[in-house]
Amino acid sequence: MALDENIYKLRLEKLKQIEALGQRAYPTKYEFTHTIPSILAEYSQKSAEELDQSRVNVRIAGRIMAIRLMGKAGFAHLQQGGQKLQIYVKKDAVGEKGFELYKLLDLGDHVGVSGYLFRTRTGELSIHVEEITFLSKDLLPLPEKWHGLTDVELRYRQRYVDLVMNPEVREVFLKRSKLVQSMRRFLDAHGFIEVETPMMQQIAGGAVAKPFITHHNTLDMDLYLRIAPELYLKRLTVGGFDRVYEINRNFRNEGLGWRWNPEFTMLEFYQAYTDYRGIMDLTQQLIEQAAIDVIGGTKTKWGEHEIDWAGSNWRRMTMREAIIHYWPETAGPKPTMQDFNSQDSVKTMVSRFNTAHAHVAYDPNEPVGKTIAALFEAAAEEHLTQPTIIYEFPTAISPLSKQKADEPDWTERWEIYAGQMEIANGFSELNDPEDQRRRFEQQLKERERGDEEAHQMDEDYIRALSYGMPPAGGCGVGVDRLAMLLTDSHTIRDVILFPLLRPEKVASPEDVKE
RNA sequence: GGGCGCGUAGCUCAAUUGGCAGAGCAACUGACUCUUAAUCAGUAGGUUGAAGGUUCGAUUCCUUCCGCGCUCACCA
Repeated sequence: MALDENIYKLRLEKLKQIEALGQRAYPTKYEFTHTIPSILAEYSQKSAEELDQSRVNVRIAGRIMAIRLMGKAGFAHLQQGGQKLQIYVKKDAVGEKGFELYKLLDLGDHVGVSGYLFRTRTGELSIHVEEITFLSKDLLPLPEKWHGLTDVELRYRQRYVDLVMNPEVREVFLKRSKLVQSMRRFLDAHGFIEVETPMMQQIAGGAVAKPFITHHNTLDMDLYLRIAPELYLKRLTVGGFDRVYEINRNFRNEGLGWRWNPEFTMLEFYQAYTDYRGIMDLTQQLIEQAAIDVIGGTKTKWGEHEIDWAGSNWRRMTMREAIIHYWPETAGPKPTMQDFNSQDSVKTMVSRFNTAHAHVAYDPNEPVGKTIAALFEAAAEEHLTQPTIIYEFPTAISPLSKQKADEPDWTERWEIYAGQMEIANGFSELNDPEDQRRRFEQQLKERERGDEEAHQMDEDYIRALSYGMPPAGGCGVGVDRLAMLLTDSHTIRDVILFPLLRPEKVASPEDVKE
């Protein structure tokens, strides 16, 4: 990815010539009367006659995305806010020096122009320029004009160029911004307060994942980048913040893939005096509202499918029901609810499933609940395109959730699936410190068994619960994944501005200049 | 980490069985005062991702490495 030295040097030379014309190479500001989107919005319907009769003077700034010179006149397209407007520059109108400047402009330069609106012979709304002001130089050539930038690696590494060249990429990130806005507005309106909790933690808790490790020099202390804010947010409910949320990054030191980036954004919120069902309803509303705010309706395209986020289209089923419902025909008769009750019958279910479908690993030493969850993912996840709430999760994989009163092996926990992805996870929060201690101890046994991701003991968290945490429900929503679903992006990298890539060999500017 | 695939000019892509490394756009010079993929004439631009090997000869075949993509495993 060497820079083009020749073009760089040539354009530096042009910059000197531009300065010689009395323009500043890097001026500090430009006063404008309109933006390109505002002109297009206001004057797109005006006819040539209307524009002639009452002259509209405008002063705008933009980046040159196309330029055509014809002797003593020329056209260019300026881009601003993802939209383009044509300018017409005539020597008679801008004068000798103005036209000299125009001839020194390159694709990608920023300029300001003032003049009046008119329509060209072909009817295109344009600015008849009377004055050009140079604003900033593009020393490196932009990608070719009609194929644009398609190389996926370059798009991620040089997102700035991607954003200049590809309006649909710009749209995706505008939608992502609307999504986050919508979630904040929704929660604020429901009486939640936004907080920020530590991203560097001494115990990486609140989820099951491998953390990144970092080090603080002065304290000479290893710290983990957080894998979830959960335990801190629940400490805040102990402290009397009955409704809190945080939208921020989590870091998990795991594999990458179309649904996984090592750092990802999660919304987590907790509400006192409600349970998993209350939170389930609230989350469903939040997502439906987000879809409306982002796309103006409830239906989104998802590859070959259409997802309808309207409340009436959501389905709810328990994990056990889902396994039964999506049991592959080739695996023989569907299991029954009783089959989930013993280790032997679960083992039989797994081996029957494996004859027909993807392989579910079976480890007789692991808790039955863990096996059932693996079976669910293998059997059901790929079928869950429309928004679906799967509820009642095994206690073994839910160390922070309250158990069902009548079935202690199962918890009041749910996850939302859509587009074959898990996008949210919520539950009735376990607030019994004695029970929480037992769950952590159970997790420690899993750790000893070799599961590095099992939850660690967190004494301070148990102490916090010992001061009394109100009954509460809580939820985490994967913001990146929701953004993917709402923008029909089939890789998480398309909704993260600067996704993690391996380092590249960068040509330093010194290599280029002299 | 495993498997499959890709890497050629600034960008988008060609190159027959292993036989002189090319085109379009971008760039440069010149002409052109309503063009829009502007047009016309000309010029320049390359360690074919890197290193090694086979060969008279390698963009092409082999090995290793680097980077990217897809996929599987672990995970949200």
